[in-house]
Amino acid sequence: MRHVAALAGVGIKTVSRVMNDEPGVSEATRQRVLQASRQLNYQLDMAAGSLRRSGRQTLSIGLLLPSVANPFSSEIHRALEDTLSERGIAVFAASLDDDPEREKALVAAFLGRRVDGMVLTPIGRNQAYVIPEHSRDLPMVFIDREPVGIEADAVVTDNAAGAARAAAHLVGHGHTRLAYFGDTPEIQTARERRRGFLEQLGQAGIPTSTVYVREGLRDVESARLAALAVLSSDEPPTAIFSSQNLVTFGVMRALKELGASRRVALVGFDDFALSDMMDPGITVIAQHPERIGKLAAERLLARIDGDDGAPRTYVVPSELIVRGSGELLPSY
Amino acid sequence: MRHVAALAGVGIKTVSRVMNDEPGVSEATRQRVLQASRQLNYQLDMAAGSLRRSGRQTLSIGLLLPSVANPFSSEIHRALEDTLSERGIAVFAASLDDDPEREKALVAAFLGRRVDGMVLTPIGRNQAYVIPEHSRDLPMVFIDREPVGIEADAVVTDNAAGAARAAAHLVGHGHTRLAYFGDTPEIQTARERRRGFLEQLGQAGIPTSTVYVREGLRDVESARLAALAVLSSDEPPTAIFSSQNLVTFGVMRALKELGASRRVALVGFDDFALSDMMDPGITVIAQHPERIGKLAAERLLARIDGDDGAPRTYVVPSELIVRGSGELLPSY
DNA sequence: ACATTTCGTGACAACGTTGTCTCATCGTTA
DNA sequence: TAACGATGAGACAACGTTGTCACGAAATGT
Repeated sequence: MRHVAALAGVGIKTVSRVMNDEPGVSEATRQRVLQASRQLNYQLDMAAGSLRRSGRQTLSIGLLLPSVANPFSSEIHRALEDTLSERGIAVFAASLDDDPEREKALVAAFLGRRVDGMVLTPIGRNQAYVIPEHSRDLPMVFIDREPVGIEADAVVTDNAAGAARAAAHLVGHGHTRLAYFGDTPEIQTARERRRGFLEQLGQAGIPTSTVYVREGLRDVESARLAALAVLSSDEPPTAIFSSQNLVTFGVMRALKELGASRRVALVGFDDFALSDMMDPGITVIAQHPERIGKLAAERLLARIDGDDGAPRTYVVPSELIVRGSGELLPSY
Repeated sequence: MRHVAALAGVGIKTVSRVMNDEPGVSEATRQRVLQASRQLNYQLDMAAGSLRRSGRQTLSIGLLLPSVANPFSSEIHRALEDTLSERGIAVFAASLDDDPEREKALVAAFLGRRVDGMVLTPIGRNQAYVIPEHSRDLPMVFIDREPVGIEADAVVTDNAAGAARAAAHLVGHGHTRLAYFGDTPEIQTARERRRGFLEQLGQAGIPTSTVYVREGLRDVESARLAALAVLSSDEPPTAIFSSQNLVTFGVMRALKELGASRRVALVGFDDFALSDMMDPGITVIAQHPERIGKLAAERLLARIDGDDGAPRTYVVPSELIVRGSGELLPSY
């Protein structure tokens, strides 16, 4: 900036005024400054600015996702970006990989960069460790899962209700022998989905004890093996609900291997690309990552702008998408 | 920091020393400072630090992608993050949406945040506008496409060679009536793929004029319609090469609608999830986004560390993955 | 015993900005 | 003509750090 000032033959503060479009600069001076700044290819240093400026906004926020490469996460990321970029806010994105240590380290890294706020997917059992930051007035919005041990805004899918819809759908097509394949119950969303599914079956008069429940499935392969085992048993289920993308893929593979794709009904939680190109198309409970991301961004902006209402959890409804696999009738 | 110093009853510089693990502080003082900093929940302000520090590293870089939600992009993103996070470098990610204006605006936004370097997917016809920044010594690595009008490192896939491999594969299975379905030739990668495909056919003795070439396909629907039209013509091709993910999806849909999935061979550029679950599995030329991301990160780090060798383009080889659709024999 | 080195520590300026204040100039009004 | 407000511009301090230097005390060497 000093250089620009020197070149334009004005004071440093005048350059600041021009760069920030502040009033009180004559058009002639203004042009001279702009000319000089272009010539020197000068650009304001935001960091230095926000250092001095009161309020100290850095116009950047931190985003913590299970993985930036995960399609569900990256759609949330995209929606957040779209909403925030309108305000000129840049997004630091990072992947957690289910590692609570990483979670803490990344929170610290973002804090050190003085982000204006954070959006995070909690993974540790307890998020109380961020209380100091949170009460220090750093806006935070949790997504996908509600935080434990801390009062903060959260944006989540109606996991239980969505799973219940899947249950009702399958029962409505006459199924009475059902199976639940799920992720580890360590994860809040997985617990909710199981609960919603089983409770709805209970209400439909299907004893929970007759439902085959298999949990702890974290990837395609484990889900595939689990499904193969159950489907080859004496009394295999006529319908399966899988609580998550990768689990759904595993079950699909098992069904295909056994040639049972058209015999055993399947409803998966989470939509995915090409689901309609499968044979049959896969019926799913779709989440709406765009809406989650957008809502999270809006809440974060509101908090940044000073909204200090009581923290709330916002629920984004899921949606049943009928494609064929969930409408197969029971065959014994 | 002043507060911590006051609480610990030491000078401000001593706190700085402790926070930065600098030597020359007695263990007793050190403990007092740590205690005080914990009590006040204090965290170093990186921005202020790098303001003073010579060299001015901010430990953050900018990443410009077509879209953070695009699976190919987000895998690159992930690989970059993994390599950079080892050095404590945070990543600003942003989506371009094929908009050259956005590209410029985002570059400016990152510059204002004084990133240590940038990784970008060029979209404008010409990247000369970043020359001032680049020569200002800001490390830059281009990915996916080579930059035009500027000398800089680039990491790309062997588009032409990959497409040629697809051509050779189809010809090797006896096809002589082929079609090329591609994205707009505005895009460098699309041009390269077309060139590689056609040149290889030429070398195999198939006159280029007999190859049906359809370009300008930007989404699933336009590709589907184009494929439907060609496949319903008098002399439909017996094999199709699609130059990109979305185009491949469109062709797949058309083939399925016409019940021709097992009759017309298909090789797509770009791998995708569940490609092996299709019927038949889709043979593809797979790119390696993880390797592109990793290599780009390594090049960027090298540049940040002062490597001033001549800019180079690094080519990451693609790979033919055989799954069935590309091995169908011609049927007339 | 004194000179010299080492160690722990703090004062101070500077990094690139911006908020506050002051000042000179000029045109207007009583 | 004197007083005044408006306008354009710069001097200066401060933001939270860290590099440089200086200083006193203890440890070491002669």
